Amino acid sequence: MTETATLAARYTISMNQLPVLTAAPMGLRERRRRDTLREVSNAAIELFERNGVTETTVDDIAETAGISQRTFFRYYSTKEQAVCACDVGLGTVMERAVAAIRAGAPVVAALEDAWMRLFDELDASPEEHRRTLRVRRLVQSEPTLLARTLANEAERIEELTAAAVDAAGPGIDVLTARALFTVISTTTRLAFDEWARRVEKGADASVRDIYLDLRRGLGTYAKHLTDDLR
Amino acid sequence: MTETATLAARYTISMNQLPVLTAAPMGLRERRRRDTLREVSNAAIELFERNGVTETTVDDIAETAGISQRTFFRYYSTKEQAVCACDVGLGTVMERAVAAIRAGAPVVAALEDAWMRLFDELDASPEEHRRTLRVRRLVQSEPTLLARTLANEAERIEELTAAAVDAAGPGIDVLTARALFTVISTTTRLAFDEWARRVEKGADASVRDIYLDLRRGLGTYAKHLTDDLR
DNA sequence: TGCCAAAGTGGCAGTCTCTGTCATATAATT
DNA sequence: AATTATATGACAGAGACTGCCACTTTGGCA
Repeated sequence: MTETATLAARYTISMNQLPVLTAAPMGLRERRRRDTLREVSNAAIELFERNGVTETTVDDIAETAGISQRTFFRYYSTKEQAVCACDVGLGTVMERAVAAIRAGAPVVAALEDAWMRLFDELDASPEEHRRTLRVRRLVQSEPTLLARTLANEAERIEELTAAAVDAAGPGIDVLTARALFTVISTTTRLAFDEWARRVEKGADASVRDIYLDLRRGLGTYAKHLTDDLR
Repeated sequence: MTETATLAARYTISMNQLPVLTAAPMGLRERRRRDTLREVSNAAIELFERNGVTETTVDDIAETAGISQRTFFRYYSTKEQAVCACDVGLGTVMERAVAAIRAGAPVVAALEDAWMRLFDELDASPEEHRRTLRVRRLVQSEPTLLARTLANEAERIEELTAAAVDAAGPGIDVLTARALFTVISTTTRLAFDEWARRVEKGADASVRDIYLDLRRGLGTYAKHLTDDLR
């Protein structure tokens, strides 16, 4: 791999890596980078909503955001990523969950707490709230965005699993840990979807409540899971 | 949409639709089609294993399979699909699960039974067994294949959910049903992954047993899920 | 303050994926 | 055997993405 490639990789959003909590000095460079990330993402959302993903070209997005196509690809690896990468504050959730796990918290609680905090923060910020809703709607209606979202989710789960192994030592039941992370992530995604659906219908809904409902529903069924099958 | 597009769609594997159980007369045409599907898939597996997905072009696969690039795309919509589409006998599982659900079986049991039957059939057919192993290994090591697999999985879950709603009427708890299907599908996938890992290490493992272990493990944790969070 | 190295940007060429179209060939139907 | 429905390959063309290079901007640092 060439040096150029390495540098590019460092600066391309391959999954989700907005350093939300890093309170570094952040010079002009970093500030502009974030602004551009945001602008490009907004342009993508806008165009996807208006014309659909397939009808929207990278050139369209780049032009709307006022950058060249070449530069677009330095910010997002695909047009789908422009919408999916920072999709809700995933970066924050991951950081908190990993931190909690490394601090010795039970894995399920660590991840669930991190999500709960995000839910609350979303409720507190009307702007993020609205943006998240638009993104979820898009992801629901556009298969290519869903595909990208699921891939990102899988990547996050692997990170979490790695963190858990790292924190708890190799004695941990990796398989079950991975399964639990997956179930929680999935449930969260379904909760967001349902939330988007309800808001769409005019009802006002809370992601948190939907998640808890879903959780309870799963629990009811799961009580039988320790029984043998057949 | 033009007529050509419609026809093409009918004949392109967009997810997984090998009509495994259709005992129709099956003329020469259909037989050849299946042979080609298989050959192309084999070529893809072979080349992906040898050179990796990104290093393998559609032209490479097409040439190896002895068809033109244009024809390749009439069989599979992307090079990833050539490996992921018929990935284990998903078609069979889906058909059986949907049939059972329409016949009034409980949704969880319907899907789990269908998977169990596939596990057993895999154990009974060394060839399919081996092929499945190669595919799972590839999917594990190649992110683009994983992405495709997850997207296919999501598509299947929607089909199942639709079948459940259709069979049980709109009174059903769609949200929970979708969640249960997702959890089962996910668990199955993780079981296959673990199975591939173990076989890799020389241990001989059974997907069925791993699935049941995982199921029990989840059940143990899930007993607490009906308790309120915090 | 002024200079230098590091980093960001745009343009261009080139590869690869994927689709529409059409002429040709092969199976299915009657 | 004649007709029709499908499959195939070749070609053209759009769009996604990458490497490369010239040029500009930013962030220290003397």
